[in-house]
Amino acid sequence: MTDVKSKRLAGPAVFQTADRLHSAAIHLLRRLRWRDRESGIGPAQLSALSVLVFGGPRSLGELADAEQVRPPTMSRIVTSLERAGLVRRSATEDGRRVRLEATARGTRILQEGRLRRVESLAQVLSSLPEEDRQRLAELADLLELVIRGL
Amino acid sequence: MTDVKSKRLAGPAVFQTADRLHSAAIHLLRRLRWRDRESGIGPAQLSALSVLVFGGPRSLGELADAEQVRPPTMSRIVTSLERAGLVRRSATEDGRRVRLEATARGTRILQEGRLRRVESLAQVLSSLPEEDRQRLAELADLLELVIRGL
DNA sequence: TGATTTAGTTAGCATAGCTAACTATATTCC
DNA sequence: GGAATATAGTTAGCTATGCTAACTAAATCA
Repeated sequence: MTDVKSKRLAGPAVFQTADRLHSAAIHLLRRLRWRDRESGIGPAQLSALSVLVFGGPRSLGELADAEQVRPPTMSRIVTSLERAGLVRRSATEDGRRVRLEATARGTRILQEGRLRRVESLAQVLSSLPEEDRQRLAELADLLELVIRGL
Repeated sequence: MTDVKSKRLAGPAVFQTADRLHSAAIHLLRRLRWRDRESGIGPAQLSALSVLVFGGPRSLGELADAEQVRPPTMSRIVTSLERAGLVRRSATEDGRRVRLEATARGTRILQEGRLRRVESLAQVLSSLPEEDRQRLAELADLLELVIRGL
């Protein structure tokens, strides 16, 4: 691949691995993107909704942090979700904060959308030998660890 | 649509792995995104430019296919790249087609940007034990295989 | 109480995705 | 040869997502 000469801390092998992981992430998401459109809900909305569905209710700022976006960005995403009836905003004791919670409809829509979204990926995985699937599962752990370290 | 299901649908374990890989890809790119901004060139432009730099000149349609986007989207991306002096449009024998080629400046900018982009990832990788780095390299192999299957 | 901090929103800008509709060139077919 | 069709790109216009700056409202601190 790219023989970018790196005279940095990271050696060439490490840099190449990083580059390949990065490239794989880009192309993986690009291939899955068309599936997103079927749900009629954008990827950022879907991702934010999944945090609320699987992680429980939280404030806007917390959700923005979880999604690694700025508050204004999340504010607009939540507005769209709310208009679509997938998320509910409610007041908290702290009058500045809002409590965001997925509605029943939001939960259902998410699960359907999420299913569709990773369906093609799961199908490819199914075609792999059990050994490879096992390894991918383990490596997903490792990758999550790496991401937390970023 | 793809009505493949040969034996059975993906089991829960496979589905969960697919979901986690998908989620990891999203968050990986999100974390690396701030690095993109330093180059002053958007991710789609960077990615398209990399195809031209590492894959050589090609037509707009071919580039759109490679990047999995529609021609109008690629047309606009190329316009931005051209305005920035990173890509050159030239005529071909077929008067309908354009030949797209990275300029010297485009090549340089890409390499610098790419380096910066994966630098933080490479740094995290550097801090891991050699065994884990080895496993992540395997993961990149597997992911590339999976992506080809998508 | 008044100043500061914190949470969220609004406004405005840019990138990037799409479809529909258009132009220009090539190809096909009578 | 010339009309009809097909192909390559562009333009226009919409939506979704990112950002920063500037604002409002509420809580906290001195």
